[in-house]
Amino acid sequence: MLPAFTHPWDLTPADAAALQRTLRGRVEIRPLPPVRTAAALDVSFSKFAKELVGGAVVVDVETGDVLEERVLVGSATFPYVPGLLSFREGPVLSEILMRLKTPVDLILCDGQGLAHPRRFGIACHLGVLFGIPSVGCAKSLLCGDCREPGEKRGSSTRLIHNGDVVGRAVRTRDGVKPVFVSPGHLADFDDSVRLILRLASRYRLPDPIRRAHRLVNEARRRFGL
DNA sequence: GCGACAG
DNA sequence: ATCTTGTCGC
Repeated sequence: MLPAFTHPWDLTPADAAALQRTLRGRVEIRPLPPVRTAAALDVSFSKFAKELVGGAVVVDVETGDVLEERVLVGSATFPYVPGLLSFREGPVLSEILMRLKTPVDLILCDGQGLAHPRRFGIACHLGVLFGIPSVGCAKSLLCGDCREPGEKRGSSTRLIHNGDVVGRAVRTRDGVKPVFVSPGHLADFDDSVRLILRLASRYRLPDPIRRAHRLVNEARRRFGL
């Protein structure tokens, strides 16, 4: 029985987790549909103003063109707690996602997906809430262990937590620190890694995420926050 | 009790 | 994440 809600964020954490378990159990992970557009999300935090500046950059995955950009300011109603990032950054990001005009085939998150103590990082959360494929790409580890990937771009190793494979450490550039990729929703490990490598050809982080990062930081400064 | 700990 | 200048290296 799916919970009723008017706004995606009205789902409680338990609802969302139950919903994902249901989906993962009953919905075959079909081949990921063609990903033509991707929305990268990020948040910049103003320490003294106690406000979050969220942003999304929608790109054409094939050409790399920016199709849409959107920023929104929200208050920090929840503290940063490792494992509960969704409840700090989720509200403003979901609000932004609802306001996007461009159809989005993939949500790209700056954080974990499956590689989470409860297997439900922010990438899973947003993907499930919107019913859109999603992938988590984090710069550091929240939980789990892995061996060091080979030094060349494209090499990766499995990320394991409590006996589960929860993601992969992926080298996106020769000799640079790997990123930690994990499925969010409707994408498997190979899908996730393939997408991240496709989007991160020039820098360590996927280009859309870098753009989202710059977008929110510039916006925060423009707003005097 | 101790250490770890996305952004 | 944020607070911050210069600096080491390809």
